[in-house]
Amino acid sequence: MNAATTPGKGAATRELILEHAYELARQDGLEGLSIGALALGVGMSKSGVFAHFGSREDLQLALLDATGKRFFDFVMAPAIKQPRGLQRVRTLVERWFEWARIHQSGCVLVSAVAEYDGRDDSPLRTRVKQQQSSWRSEMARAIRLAMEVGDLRADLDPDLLAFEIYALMLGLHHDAGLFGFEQASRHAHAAIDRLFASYQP
Amino acid sequence: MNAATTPGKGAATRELILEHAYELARQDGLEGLSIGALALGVGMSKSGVFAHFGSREDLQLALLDATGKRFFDFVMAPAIKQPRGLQRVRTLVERWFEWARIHQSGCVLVSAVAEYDGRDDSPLRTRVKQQQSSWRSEMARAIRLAMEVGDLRADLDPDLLAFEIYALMLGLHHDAGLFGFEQASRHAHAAIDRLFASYQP
DNA sequence: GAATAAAACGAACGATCGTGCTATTTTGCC
DNA sequence: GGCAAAATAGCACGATCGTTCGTTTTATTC
Repeated sequence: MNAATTPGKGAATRELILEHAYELARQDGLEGLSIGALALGVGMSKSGVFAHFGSREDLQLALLDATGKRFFDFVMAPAIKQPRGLQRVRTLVERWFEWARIHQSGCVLVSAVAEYDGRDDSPLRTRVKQQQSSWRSEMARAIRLAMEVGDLRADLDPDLLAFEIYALMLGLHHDAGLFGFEQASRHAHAAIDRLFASYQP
Repeated sequence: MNAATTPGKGAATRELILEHAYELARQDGLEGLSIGALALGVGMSKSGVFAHFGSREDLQLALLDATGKRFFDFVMAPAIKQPRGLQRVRTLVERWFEWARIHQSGCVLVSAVAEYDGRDDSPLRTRVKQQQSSWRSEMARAIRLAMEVGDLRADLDPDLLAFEIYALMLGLHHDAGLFGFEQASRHAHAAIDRLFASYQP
């Protein structure tokens, strides 16, 4: 409607493209994502899809951003609605479990870390690094609040606990993909419970 | 020498090819490994390299096997030389740390799990599954021995502890690739110590 | 409805992919 | 040193890759 707000209606198809790209990247990762296959999926021409991003790398970056936002909305947003403390941290973990359950056939973010953990810097790697760093900070913040409230021991290292949780969720993702979600979830849940118990004040 | 033992001296070049393939796959994963780039690396023709394996998939399988064996020799072999008990488990973990330090710019096995955690079965996925399953069994076995000796609590779940260790090592690999080995190693070491402490008899 | 801008198409490009064929070279054995 | 066999090279194929360009269709604005 407004000229200053929406530049055009083609932004909707951009969303559609990213939606399909998300499904493709879940199976073959960001590096396995090809514009030809993507165009076939959305029922457009290759050049039509390409024009929306200008380059494959920009498409990958856009998809990475969209996925990061999706993950944040799915996991962190519900947690923030909880009162600060252990309950918020537990909600965060619980939503993460749900995310892993839905994405047991492959998560774009998890594979992205593995794909760009090399030494040489690329725009993709930089973005992945930013995302992971920011997410770890969010976790550490929630943990710190739980310490202040008194739900967790005051002498713990928030970054360490954030690492421990993150590692267990990585284990969940990997085991879910290989051995099925049920078994992986049992192990991860037990490990998480043991972890929180060990940090009780 | 013997006709029955060595089929030919070309098996040496096969090793050479796998050696170069290993370095390439460390950066781009098994799916990113291309025969053209590999041939360029070893100074051979594409078809010359190709003839050694018959197909790209067989090359990937061979590389996966070779890497698995390499990992086992590097991590498990020194651990077996230790007396059964916690010391053996700790040695195993310690060697794993060393493996992660060397491979902080990318580990073929870690990325292979992420690459083939999809739903549809492929020979690659099957092999990765076998490898990971077998490795987890080895870990659980070492843990069980430590329980029998009395170094670990008798009521723990060996598969769970194996999962917890595996998850922490995954976290180590991922953090080392993104944030550097030093920080990742500190966190992982602290987490491992806390973990073992929690299972003390 | 005409004028204008945005969006999508279609064809082609050079490059690389994995793979099959047929020579040619190299190796091991007598 | 000649001979058979293994190893490698060379060439070509169809397919797909990301990308460019000019045209055509669709949407927006007056």
